[in-house]
Amino acid sequence: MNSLFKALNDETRRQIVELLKEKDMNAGEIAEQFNISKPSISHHLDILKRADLITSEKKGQFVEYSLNTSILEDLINWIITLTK
Amino acid sequence: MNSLFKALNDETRRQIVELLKEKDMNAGEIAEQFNISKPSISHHLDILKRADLITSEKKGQFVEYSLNTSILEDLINWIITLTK
DNA sequence: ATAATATTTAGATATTTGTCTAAATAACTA
DNA sequence: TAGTTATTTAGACAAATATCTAAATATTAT
Repeated sequence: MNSLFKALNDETRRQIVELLKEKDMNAGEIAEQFNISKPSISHHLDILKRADLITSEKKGQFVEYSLNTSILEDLINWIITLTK
Repeated sequence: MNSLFKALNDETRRQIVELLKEKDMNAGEIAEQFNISKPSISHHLDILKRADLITSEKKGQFVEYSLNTSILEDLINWIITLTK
């Protein structure tokens, strides 16, 4: 739960997650959406990946990233237990 | 949304929230539950309060804290939109 | 009024974090 | 094979954060 909250505690990373909700994207395409260097985006992707929020698959010279929504169920459950 | 994620991105603060789920508590009672100084707990309470996750009410020389679950709906909604 | 208790504020410090540039690795192309 | 493109790794640095102690504020009790 710690890595999940940590991953989501950054506006850039939340935006990446929202982008990947729409469609899978490779690292370069993701980086294009931000005024942040590619190494920084790569670092954000690493944090999201460690939190299991995204997965990556090498496709030739590209690395395609996808959103993993299943981990979000844990988060929703944690929150819901607070509300009742 | 930023302050909400920030507030929840700390194990101690998440535990405070879980404590307040069970019952309202004053600052001293909350602090007793942790091996952390009272000023530090006071600081955590301030962050939770700024995020609107808790409310406080002065009762004599004590300050009683309560969980505010309504703000969690925003969070749940944000997460759910990602899953569909 | 004075002392005791509860809480917060102020200021300091070590750690974590987000960012950058430069270099390394990997894969395609001519 | 050499050059180009895509991505990550390494190392540095400034800003943010969690923690502490000491002091300030507020309330109750003697």
